Parts: sequence; C-alpha cells; structure tokens
Amino acid sequence: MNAVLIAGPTASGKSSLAMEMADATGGVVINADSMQVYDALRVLTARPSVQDMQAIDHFLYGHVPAARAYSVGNWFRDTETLLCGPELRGRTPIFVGGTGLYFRALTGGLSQMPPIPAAIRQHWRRALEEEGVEALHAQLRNKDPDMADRLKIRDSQRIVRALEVFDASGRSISAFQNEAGNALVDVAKARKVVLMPNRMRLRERIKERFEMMMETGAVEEVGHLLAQNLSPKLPAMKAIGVREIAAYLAGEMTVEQVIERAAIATRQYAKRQMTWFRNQLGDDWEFRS
RNA sequence: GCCCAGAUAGCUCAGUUGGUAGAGCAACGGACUGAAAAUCCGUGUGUCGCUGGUUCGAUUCCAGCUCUGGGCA
Repeated sequence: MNAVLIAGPTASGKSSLAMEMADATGGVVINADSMQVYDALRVLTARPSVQDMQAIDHFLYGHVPAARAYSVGNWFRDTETLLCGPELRGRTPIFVGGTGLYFRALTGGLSQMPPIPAAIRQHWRRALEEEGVEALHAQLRNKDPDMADRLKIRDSQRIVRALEVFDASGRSISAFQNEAGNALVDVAKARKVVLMPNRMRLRERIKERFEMMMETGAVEEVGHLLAQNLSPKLPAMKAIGVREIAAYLAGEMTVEQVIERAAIATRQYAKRQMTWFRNQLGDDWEFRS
C-alpha cells in the first residue's frame, strides 16, 4: 500500500492525474486541500465531479460544515483515522491537494501540539482586534523572546498562535516544534509528484475555470453561504470568490469585475503555492509541468 | 477641416521652476509547524508618443507630425 502524493497549484489539473492513478492502481483518492473540505463550497473550491466521486472512492471532501474552523491538525487526525480504519481495505491512498502544509504533516513534518482551550483561543483573537498586532508582539516578547525574534512584527497569525500555545501549555511553541512529528505515510516508498504548470497556461485556465464556476452555481452557492451569517473570520468565508461574489450580490461589483478580481486572487494564491512547492518540499519529489 | 485636452511602468495616473522619474493596482522573488485559498517579508520591471529646434544638458521649453478623447462645423 505505497501511497501516492500529488501536489499542485489550483487549476493545475491534479485531480485528473489522481483519477488516472487511482484507475491504474485500484487506489482511492484522499483530499489534501484545506478548502475542499467545506461542505458549502462544492463549486467554488472545484471539488471533483459527482461522476468522478462515484467512479472512484474519494475521502475528506466536503465533510466539514462551513461554520467550523478546520485546521491541519483536524486533517491530520481525520487522515490518521481513515488510514487505520477499514474503509481503504489495503487500497493505495492517493493524496491530492494544494495545501503544502498538509503534505508536510503527512510526511512527518508537523509536531504534536497541545490542544488550546476555546477560552484561551478567543482571548488572544479578541486581543488582536482590540490591541493590534504590535501590542501582541510586545507581549510575546515578554513571555517568549526567542519566538518574538523569529516572528515578523506584523505576522498576526503566527504571533497569536505563539501566544495561545504558550498560554495553554506554559512552554514556548518552539519547544514543541523541536520535537519530531509522526509521518502517516512511508515517505521513502511513496510516489511523490508535484505539478508546476507554465504560468501563462495556468493564468488562462484560472480565468476559464472561474468563468465556468460563475455559470455553474457559484453565485447561488455563495448566497447560501452568506445566509448562514457566519463570521467573516472563518476559513470557509476566506475561500477565493466568496468576498467577490458577496460584493456582486450586494450590487457593488459587476460580473466582469468579480471574474477579474477572483482570477487575480487565484493567480496570487497559485504563485504562493508554487513558491512553497519549489522551496519546501523535499528534493525527492518528481516535478512535472 | 478647425478648436481644446491628453500621450510617462502591464493598467490608472502623479511629477520634474530643464540635471534621464514615482504612487496605487498588477507582476515577480521569498518566508512558512493546527485559520495555510491563511499570515507575512522583499523587488521598479520605463526609448517619459515620434522627428527636429533651443540648451553644456530636453521627459520637461518651442515647432511639426502621429494617435486618442471632447467640442465646433
């Protein structure tokens, strides 16, 4: 049961490659993308088609309510449960996704971290809003000076994380990070492929794909999501296209502007993904265009 | 045809009392350990429309031309 790992930026056609490989090996497809887990975002996150999901078993797609903040830790545990459970029956797991951090977790690069009580989590998030990043950075400097040195003064997300871990455990997050993580797959034996498409071609595909989304229910999908009245801070609310389509529904943008802005955001995201893949994945990955 | 305005970065535009130019957006490079489609850091990429003139020196002033708007016919 040697795993297959397929990483690629958004709109790179990685799902088709996964389908091919699943066909060839009798394997199953497992999602390694942080947005495709949300139930309310089938169209906007370009989940595999219903036909594909019927033809080949797919796991960890759309299994999380948009109202929940999912995380790499949740995904790690869901994946662990899946791999240990009876569903796969020894079939090859084919991981497909665009979230570099999830691949890092899968291959053992994510340390065990203490759970953070909800009250502590809320405390620091509220503190960020009320006091601002720089004030929190100063507080981190008092508690955990090494970590404060390592983090940029404006990096709100990592500063809040360092503070909440320190608060919940009494130890520096760097102490946890220094402990090795567990790999869920045998990295040495796994086949590891990363797609690095040509920029111009990717640009075209991104635009075409978003136009297709607009024609196949993205607007209705966002309408339903907005009707849930969720906090804009939730990860699902930050999916590319939600903000733009919300502006369209509010009469603040034309369809053309929505497509333009969403395509730009998607390109910028794809660029970040490729930067990660180029520099953070190991040299033992097979790069393909 | 005449009059007016404009022509500067990929786009929208600012600016230089004459010393080869800068903002926003875009683009590009990078960081990354439980919100990662997140959160951050860095970089100006330019025949200043073309051709002449004046000048030590013109993107800037002058003339002609081209193109684009708008107006008058």
